[in-house]
Amino acid sequence: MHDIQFNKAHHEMIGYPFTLTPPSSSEDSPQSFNMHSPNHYILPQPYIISATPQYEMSMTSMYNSEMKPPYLTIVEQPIDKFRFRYKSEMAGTHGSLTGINSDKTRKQTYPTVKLNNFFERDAIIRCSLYQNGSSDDRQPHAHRLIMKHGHEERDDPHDLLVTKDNGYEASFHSMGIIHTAKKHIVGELKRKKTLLKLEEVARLDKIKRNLSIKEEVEIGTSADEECKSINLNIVCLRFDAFRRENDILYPICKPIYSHAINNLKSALTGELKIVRMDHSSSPAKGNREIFMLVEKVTKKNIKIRFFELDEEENEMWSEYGKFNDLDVHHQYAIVFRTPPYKDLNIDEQKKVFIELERPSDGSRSEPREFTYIPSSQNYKTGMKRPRTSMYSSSEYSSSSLNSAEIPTTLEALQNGCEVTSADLHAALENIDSDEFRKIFYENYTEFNGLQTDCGRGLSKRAPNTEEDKDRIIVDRVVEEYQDFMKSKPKNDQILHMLQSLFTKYVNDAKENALHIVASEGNLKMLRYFLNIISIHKLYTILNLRNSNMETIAHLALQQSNVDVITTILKYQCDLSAKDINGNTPLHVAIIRNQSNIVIDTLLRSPYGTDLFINAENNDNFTALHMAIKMNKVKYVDLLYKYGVNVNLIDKKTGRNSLHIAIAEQATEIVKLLLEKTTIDILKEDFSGRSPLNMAKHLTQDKEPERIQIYNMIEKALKDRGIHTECVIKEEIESEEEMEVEMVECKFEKLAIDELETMYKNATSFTSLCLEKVSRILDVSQNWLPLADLLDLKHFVHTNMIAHSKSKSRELLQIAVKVTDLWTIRNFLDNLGESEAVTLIDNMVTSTKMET
DNA sequence: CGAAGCTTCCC
DNA sequence: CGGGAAGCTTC
Repeated sequence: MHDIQFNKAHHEMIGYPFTLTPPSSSEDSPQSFNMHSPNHYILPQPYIISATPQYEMSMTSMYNSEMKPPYLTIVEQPIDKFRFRYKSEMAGTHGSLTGINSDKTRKQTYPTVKLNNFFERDAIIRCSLYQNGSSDDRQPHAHRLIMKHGHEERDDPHDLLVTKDNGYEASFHSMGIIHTAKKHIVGELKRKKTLLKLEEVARLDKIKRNLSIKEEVEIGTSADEECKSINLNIVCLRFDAFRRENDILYPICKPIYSHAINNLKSALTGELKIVRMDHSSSPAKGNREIFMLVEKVTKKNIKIRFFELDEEENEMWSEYGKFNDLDVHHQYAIVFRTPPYKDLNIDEQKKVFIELERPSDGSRSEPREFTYIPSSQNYKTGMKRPRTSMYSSSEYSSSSLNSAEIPTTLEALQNGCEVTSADLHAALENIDSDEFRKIFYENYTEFNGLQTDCGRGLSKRAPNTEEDKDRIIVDRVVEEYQDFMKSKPKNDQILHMLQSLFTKYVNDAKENALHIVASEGNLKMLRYFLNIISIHKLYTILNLRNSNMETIAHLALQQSNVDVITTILKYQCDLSAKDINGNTPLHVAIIRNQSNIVIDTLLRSPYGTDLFINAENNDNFTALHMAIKMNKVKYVDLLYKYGVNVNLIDKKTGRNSLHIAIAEQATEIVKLLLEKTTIDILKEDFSGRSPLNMAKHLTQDKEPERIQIYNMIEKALKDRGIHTECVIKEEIESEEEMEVEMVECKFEKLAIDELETMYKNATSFTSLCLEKVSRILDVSQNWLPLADLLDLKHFVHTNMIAHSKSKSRELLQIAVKVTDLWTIRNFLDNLGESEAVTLIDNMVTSTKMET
């Protein structure tokens, strides 16, 4: 079946019609020779831009001038990533080259082409492996495109016969790509070029002949040249259509090429993938260091791209992460710094994406979600803070001190008196220094119009402790409020006064009187303040933040007095408020290990839990994630009862709550998640591992606890009726269980689709089966109509069949070469040869079992 | 010599 | 059968 091909010169001479290659048609197009499925798609009209006289001449004998010339289209492209295997690896059967629309679990497809506008009886469609490129004179590739025919494997080119019956469509099954070793590249190129040259000269001379020395030398030098530039990690398929005359193949039309097929195993063309990150968020100003694990990359050929999409999915912004060659560790990890967001003064979190990009071919990884976080002074607090005090936030320096902002009081100090920057610097470095305190308090009191001798016996001396300072603030608020009320103010004056009291008097941590009593757990004062706020309905004060962005709810949940906590929770605090770490009060409660009653109170919010129960903190953990990491079953149960979403993933690793529970070996939580919730047991994390897979992996140390976890998951899968045959087969290693699976398979009535898939792996008869089927057909004489159906009637009259003892056997042997077993099987079915069909079915399914 | 690339091997 | 990795070679 080795036929010849034309080279560039001939190519130009014939002048092929321009061919259109429409996008590969939809999934429902027929993918193989199948008599029973009609063709649904609409043929594109060829668009002829040139037709040389010679071409016209050769065609007029076949077509009248009205007819359009034939052309090839790709019905199904091959997959674009495939592992090229070395010869030494071909011992077992590995995956075959499937179609781009192939679905692992459902229907397999294969590279398929169609010869259009062709009305003769048959043609030969050839598939061979070529170097990828854009020019019209592409050269054969040094790798081998092999096709499995039973146990033997054949090299390309692969020629299939197409006829009216199969819609002039050829589908190439069971192909693999063998990676030719470096040292054999030249030899392989020469071999292929020689075969093509032989075909070419035969076509020109109309007779086969050997190559001249000159021709051989030319092949040798071009092969030597090419091996220097050949890309061993990218190939493509070339399809030709031929008409056979006197055992010489003549092209019917211009060949077409598939898109590129990349070697999945190579760092140059392999799939880019972010496997894990230690953070999935960054301050808006960027420069956060992130450790990222990736699939194999080349350090000189990789970038980390950040981008943002608007609602219509248009890219609004993009920027690259910062790193150099030395930050790429062994091709599998990158340590980089985040770029600044386009707007440094965002007042809310921004969802963006992060992905890998390979400059050499422009390919990109699947993007992962990433969050930019506003700096705390820009955070939306739900209310505008009145700027009645002497210092306004606009004066805050944007110094390099990030979270530890310069306290407002210090700022005032700097503005209000003569302090050298060196003094200030020293003060900042040693905020506890006595000298600093002295300077601070002298100015502080003066600034706020307070008399140092007022208050509670702190007169004349600077307060020594934080508590002293806090005391002053609380007392001032109480005093000023009471004094003010004596003056019988109007309502709006009171509101203004209160606002002022709770924003003007703050300590180093920007904590107002309410913050102070809440964190102290001073129930009496807390009730007093809350009562005032409640009477005047000034609820915004409840949500004021300190310098850590904490509200009173955050502060309350950090300490242990349950009465304080429940008192605060009775008021309408904003429970979705996030502190500087992105934690909501719920996060804080869980981290601080509050009692179940506290958590329950928190979740029983009259406004519902929607706004905060699933909120993520800056480490991209939800409250549920935290609860699981702390192995608190009770918390998980409570969160579940209040409607938490168990399927939210940790954006750094892609793990859902079950993954996390398994990793923490939190058996009880695993049990709860499996029994009560709709947790996704098969969800794959960024490294492609499902909880099931993860649990299985961890059982290898034979620890009973882990085995128990695995068993629970397995049972849950069965209970849910998920028959993920492939998954389960992978997971189960024990021999007996494997056998059970097999037996079940055998007794199962195979669906026709599944049967067809199995047929694709079988390409020839076993001798036993061939013998039996032949005998049946010899008796029934049905081999004759079979030959008719297969369009092989002409073979019947050849000597080979006419003089054979078993005509059926000869026919079947030819048939299996020009078409496939599945077609033959279906024709036999049509002819009512059920016994023969069963025999072939059994042969195909049992071969499958053996492998 | 170490890192990356190439080939073989293994479950 | 897909994935991982060991053991060579090359730079």
